[in-house]
Amino acid sequence: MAESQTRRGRQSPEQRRSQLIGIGLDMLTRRPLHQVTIDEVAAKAGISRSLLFHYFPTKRDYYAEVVRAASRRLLRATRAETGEQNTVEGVVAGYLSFIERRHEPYIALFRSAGTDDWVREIFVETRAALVDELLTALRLVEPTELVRAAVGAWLSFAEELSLEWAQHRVGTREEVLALLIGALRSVVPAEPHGS
Amino acid sequence: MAESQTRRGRQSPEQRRSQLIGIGLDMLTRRPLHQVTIDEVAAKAGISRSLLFHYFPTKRDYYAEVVRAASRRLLRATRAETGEQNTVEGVVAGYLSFIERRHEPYIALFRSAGTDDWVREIFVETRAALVDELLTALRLVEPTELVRAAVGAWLSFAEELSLEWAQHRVGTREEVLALLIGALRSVVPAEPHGS
DNA sequence: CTGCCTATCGAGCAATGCTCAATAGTGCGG
DNA sequence: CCGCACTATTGAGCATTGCTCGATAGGCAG
Repeated sequence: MAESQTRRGRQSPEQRRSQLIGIGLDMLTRRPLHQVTIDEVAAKAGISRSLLFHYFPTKRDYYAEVVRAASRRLLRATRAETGEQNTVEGVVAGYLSFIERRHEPYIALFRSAGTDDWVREIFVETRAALVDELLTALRLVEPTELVRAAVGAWLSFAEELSLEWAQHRVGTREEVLALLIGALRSVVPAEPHGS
Repeated sequence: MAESQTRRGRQSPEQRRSQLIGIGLDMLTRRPLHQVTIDEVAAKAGISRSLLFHYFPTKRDYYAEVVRAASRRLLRATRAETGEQNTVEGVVAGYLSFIERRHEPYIALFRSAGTDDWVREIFVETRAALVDELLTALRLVEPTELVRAAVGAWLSFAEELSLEWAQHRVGTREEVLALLIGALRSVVPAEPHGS
């Protein structure tokens, strides 16, 4: 497994970079980022510490790129899941099944959010993108700042409840879905009628 | 300021411990815990690194006690704020004004939640206690697991929205309060009538 | 084949968590 | 008042880890 990531000999910068980021993504799902050492990553890649610093000026920059990559993956996956739906029910159901299937990387990503400001930043960017998806799916154009904030906060609610459900299966899927949709409806202004 | 924490000479273990934890609490409000070094704390206390390890077997243990202390403070403060009220409106309003006044330590505490499992643990304990307060204030005895989970998730929602409001003042206080209460109502079963 | 470009390495530095044996206040029995 | 035990306190030192820098070596252009 460590070997599968290892390719000996001189390589092109792009290969190396993506290999290193790939390793980072892998580690990210196993434990909080800040307790992953450069030595470990280098060892898994079969290179020396120094080389990693040749590609990423600092540990932070490396982590930042890894987290960014994880965030992109996440957004793509959510979009794939909820892409066809554009009713509230569809989007929320998509979100829930997404978390049901992928709650581990999701947890991993958001667990690493608290660590430092530079991660936090990527984290809020990601959430902002998710909020946008939700808002357009809800056909709420030009929402007030308060509505944006409320939807962002609802996302916290949804994350927490969905993860709890995915991990401990408290309640039925339908009940959870009803709670999620009910909360969202109580928080955003009613959608405009008609198409 | 560093001097105010400094007391020279031999001291009783209890004094030292509480002094050190006090310093930790102070640091906690300034930046994420995991980037506070033992050297720094020791310097502020006017003692050597070694002594800190005499009182706390490991850095983690020290941090854990600091976070626990912060958590206790937080719970006491919330209780003080919402103590008299026992309507939904009263509790939620109390919670909101609490965060309005004390959002910095609150942020500090929860920002350090993502770092490691041992902090996470204290964090969930604290949240569980808050959920209990809410449930009794809501006069919901013997809630189902799902209701507990939902209230816990609502707390995430409330945290996020209240902090956003406290920091950027998006919307009026009444609007935010209405959102909070509306969401909570939509999430828990109706309270029993009568007194 | 020669020489340049650069991917790659190894040695070494500084910060930091942590250990351990030694030191120095403090209070108690005489 | 003296000395002794107890322990708060220290300083030196070790291992890990993020990071630097000069040296090496593999591959491509000419």
